[in-house]
Amino acid sequence: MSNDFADRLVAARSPRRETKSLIYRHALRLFARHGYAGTSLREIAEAVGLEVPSLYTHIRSKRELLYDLMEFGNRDLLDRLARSVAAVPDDRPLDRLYLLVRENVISHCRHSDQTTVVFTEIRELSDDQRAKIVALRREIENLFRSALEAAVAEGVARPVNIAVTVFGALAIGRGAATWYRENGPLSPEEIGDLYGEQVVRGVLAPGSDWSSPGA
Amino acid sequence: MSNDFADRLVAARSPRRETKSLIYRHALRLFARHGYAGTSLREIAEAVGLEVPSLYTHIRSKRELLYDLMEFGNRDLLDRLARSVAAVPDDRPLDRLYLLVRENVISHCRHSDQTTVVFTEIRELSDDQRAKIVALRREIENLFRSALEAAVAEGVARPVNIAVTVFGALAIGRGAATWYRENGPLSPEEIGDLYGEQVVRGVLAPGSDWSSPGA
DNA sequence: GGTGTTTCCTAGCGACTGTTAGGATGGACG
DNA sequence: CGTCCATCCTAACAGTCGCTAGGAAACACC
Repeated sequence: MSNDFADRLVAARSPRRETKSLIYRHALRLFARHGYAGTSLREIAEAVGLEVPSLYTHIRSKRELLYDLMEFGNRDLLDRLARSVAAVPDDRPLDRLYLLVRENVISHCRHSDQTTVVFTEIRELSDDQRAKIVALRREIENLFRSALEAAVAEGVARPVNIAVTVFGALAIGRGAATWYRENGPLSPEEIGDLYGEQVVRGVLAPGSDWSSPGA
Repeated sequence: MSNDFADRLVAARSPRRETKSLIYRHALRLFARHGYAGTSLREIAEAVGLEVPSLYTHIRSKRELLYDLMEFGNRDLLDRLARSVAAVPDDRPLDRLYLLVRENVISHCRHSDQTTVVFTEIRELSDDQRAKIVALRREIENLFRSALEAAVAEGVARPVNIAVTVFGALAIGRGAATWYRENGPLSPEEIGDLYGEQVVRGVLAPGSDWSSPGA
């Protein structure tokens, strides 16, 4: 298949350098939908419009392909989160927490394939690969951790368990990726607002007041 | 293997009826650890101490085995949740919500293999099987939904989006299953208390006060 | 126009997949 | 003691897996 004249022509016409990104895009979608173990290179190749061995011009192995996707996905999320709080002054830790939860939810909704794979398929990596991904996850967690720690230190948040609370806040975003639909009643921003406010109110110190920063 | 005299003897001595539950137990553990697609019947058979075809005396197919595990897991969780709020009077919806979140977290920690499989492998089921599992999930969600709706109706909770809030509360428990360790610093009950309080405070109406019911 | 490099192909490898066929063994029951 | 049924076995099926070898076509560059 994909061997007749028309296909060869199209393949020849189209810019060669896009093949790799096509592979990555389709692999991400298929891994998210059927899992890493449940997706064969044959399915990826067919989606891209290649024969299986041609994939090896662009990837080193199926597992390395997964790793690349996971590394990119985590870096992408980390960047977005860091950017979302870059402009917030240090003395407003609850605003930082709010914006982190919000951006995390939005990112998970907008790039649900990416984050589904990132969170589901860690077990498929080698020990070395997994260690690198875990390190990236730590950086993401630390953004939340430092915001919450500052809020507790300033007395605007109750003295909650930092790690457990951060894990909860992250889990909410991950969960959103599983049920969010593009044509649903709520936008990612609305969902992000909602969860951001609930997480902050969940840790808010009695007597403190807080209202969400205008987007 | 498992064919020498000693093994045969042990197999003969041990009560036959336990084989099926052994298969289920090992399958659950392996599915949780390596995923459904990533676990072969050979691995299950080896863990149980059988040859592969012998599994078919007890299961109809690999997929039916998964379905049975998922159905049991969801019913089990549903029962525990329903039991945890059975004694709570109708006029205390926030207590119900608190106890549901708490019990959900505890169950996910205590039976993390069960809930990992239940939430990860839905995509592997046939349409018919999936429909039945989704119906069970709806029942679980409805427990949370009705508690939260009552709290909003009574004015003790803010008028939050019910569905989104419930999904968030459930996601927290699911997340806990991924990082909870039996020999960690916190017990499932402590984690459940912590998340239960945060969820309730997250939706608490301004001016209302609430404190967690003594366990 | 010839040359080297990139990209894709066909053919095929050994290993593994879930599943079935058909037979041996052992305990329960008459 | 003989019969039946549940349980387990060996052998083997067709199909799929990730991956490699080796060659053709198309491009970039001189």
